[in-house]
Amino acid sequence: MNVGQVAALAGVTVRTLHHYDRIGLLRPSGRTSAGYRQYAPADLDRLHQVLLYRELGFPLEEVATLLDDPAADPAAHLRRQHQLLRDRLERTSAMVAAVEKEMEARAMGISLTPEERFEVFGDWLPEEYAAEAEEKWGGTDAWAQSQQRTRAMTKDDWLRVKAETDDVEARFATALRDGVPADSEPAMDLAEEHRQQLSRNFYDCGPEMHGGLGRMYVEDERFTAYYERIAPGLAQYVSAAIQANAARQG
Amino acid sequence: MNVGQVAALAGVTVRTLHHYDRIGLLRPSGRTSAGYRQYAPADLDRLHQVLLYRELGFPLEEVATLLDDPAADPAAHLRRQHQLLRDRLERTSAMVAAVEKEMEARAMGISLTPEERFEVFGDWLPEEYAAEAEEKWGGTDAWAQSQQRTRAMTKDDWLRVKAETDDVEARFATALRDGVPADSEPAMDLAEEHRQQLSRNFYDCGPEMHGGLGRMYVEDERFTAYYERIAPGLAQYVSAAIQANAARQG
DNA sequence: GCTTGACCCTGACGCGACGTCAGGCTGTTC
DNA sequence: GAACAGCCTGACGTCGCGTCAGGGTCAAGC
Repeated sequence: MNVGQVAALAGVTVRTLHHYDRIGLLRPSGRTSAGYRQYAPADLDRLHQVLLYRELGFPLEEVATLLDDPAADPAAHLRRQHQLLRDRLERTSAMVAAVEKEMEARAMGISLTPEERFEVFGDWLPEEYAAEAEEKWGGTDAWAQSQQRTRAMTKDDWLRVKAETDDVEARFATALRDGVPADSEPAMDLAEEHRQQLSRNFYDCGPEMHGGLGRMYVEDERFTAYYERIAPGLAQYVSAAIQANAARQG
Repeated sequence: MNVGQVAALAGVTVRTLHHYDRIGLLRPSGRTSAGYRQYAPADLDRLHQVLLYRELGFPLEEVATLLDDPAADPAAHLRRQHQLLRDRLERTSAMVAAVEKEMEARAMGISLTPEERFEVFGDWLPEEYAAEAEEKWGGTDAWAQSQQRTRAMTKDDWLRVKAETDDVEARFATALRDGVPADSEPAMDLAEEHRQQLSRNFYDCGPEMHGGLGRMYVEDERFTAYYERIAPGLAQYVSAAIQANAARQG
């Protein structure tokens, strides 16, 4: 099998294979008399490993030492790759969650702290700078302005959306006052309306994601505060209704 | 806020911020009289966006055009980032699944085709090369050799593991023959034993992942064949027992 | 047997996104 | 006022290839 075919199979360029040959990361196990590189099955195995580790962010030199380590059998590589991939999965979910939180915060007109936003970019160094930043900008209206600036619907759109939101929230509050159980059908219907409203106006929000948001309403004090200001106990109530609705759909 | 603080907060180096300044991707909104870069809250917002898009693999120049596009409000960025992150999540899960499949294949002494292995590296170009490769190596013993070579437990270990595996499989076959329902307790216990055996000898296999493997036993013909050779109907039976066991644990 | 066109080779230079000094100013602290 | 951490601007280095340039190879068709 020669370069072009291997390249097509593995989804890399010929140049990449040349490169790997030159740096000794993956030398084809043979050459034709004309000097054409000939790749054997074992070479493909190795290429596969190389691409996996590369995808996982290892520099090529390190990939070489990993793969040339005689103490590491293939099973060890698989285990390591498995672990690394799961780490990555976790990190990506965290980032997804962060973006969803940000979207939800925008929808509710809450603004997150910069620490929170950067939190997801690994290796988080705590306190220290947090305190400092709070001090510098915490109470000022810089945040308020920045928030204004970033809110870029037309004013009419925004007012319409705001009215919709207020409406559902008010009906939630009424239901709570009238003692309608959070897991009753009317409450779940309200939750469903809330979810569809989000989906229409902000971002696509499936029941599962909605459930995550619901949890956040009781776990993050700023979101809690938002609802508690409307009516005491409302955060808990809305969250419960959302959970019930999500369960109903699952 | 000056470079060092921003760098620490965002988890990047000062040099990176210098770079972003020079290429015009992120210019601090002010300078002190001494020439020190001064970053404002809005700059942090932008930095956050930059890092997200960078993480998602965009070249910096493209990030700049994305962020400077006056038609794209912040919500649009969030939606796009959300979508991209979800894509990535999906891709990573696919890779995790591929690695798990490979591990399981090894455990059973089956070897996957190179096409399958590379499949997960996106933008898959079909047929064409698949056929070609089959033709070249399909029936030869090159694969068998490569498989031998890569199997690097000590022989004793391997024999012990093989005996364990055979034992559970035989007991599954007996249960099937005796008409023990796949969702009965003894069958589920066997499934659990199977799971724990995998975890001990090969890789950490939680109930959920085990369920995925079970499905593969009936969906992938080579895995099916492996069990059918032991006893007809065994693939289906084992798969069902695994599902039942997974459900019992969840 | 000869041309054509796809494929292969080896340099060699270029590039993106920084890392890493070097040489020098700033600003706080004791 | 001296020390030391932190900031500045060049400028060169590195990694993982992309992209020509200049030239050999090979299967197909005439």
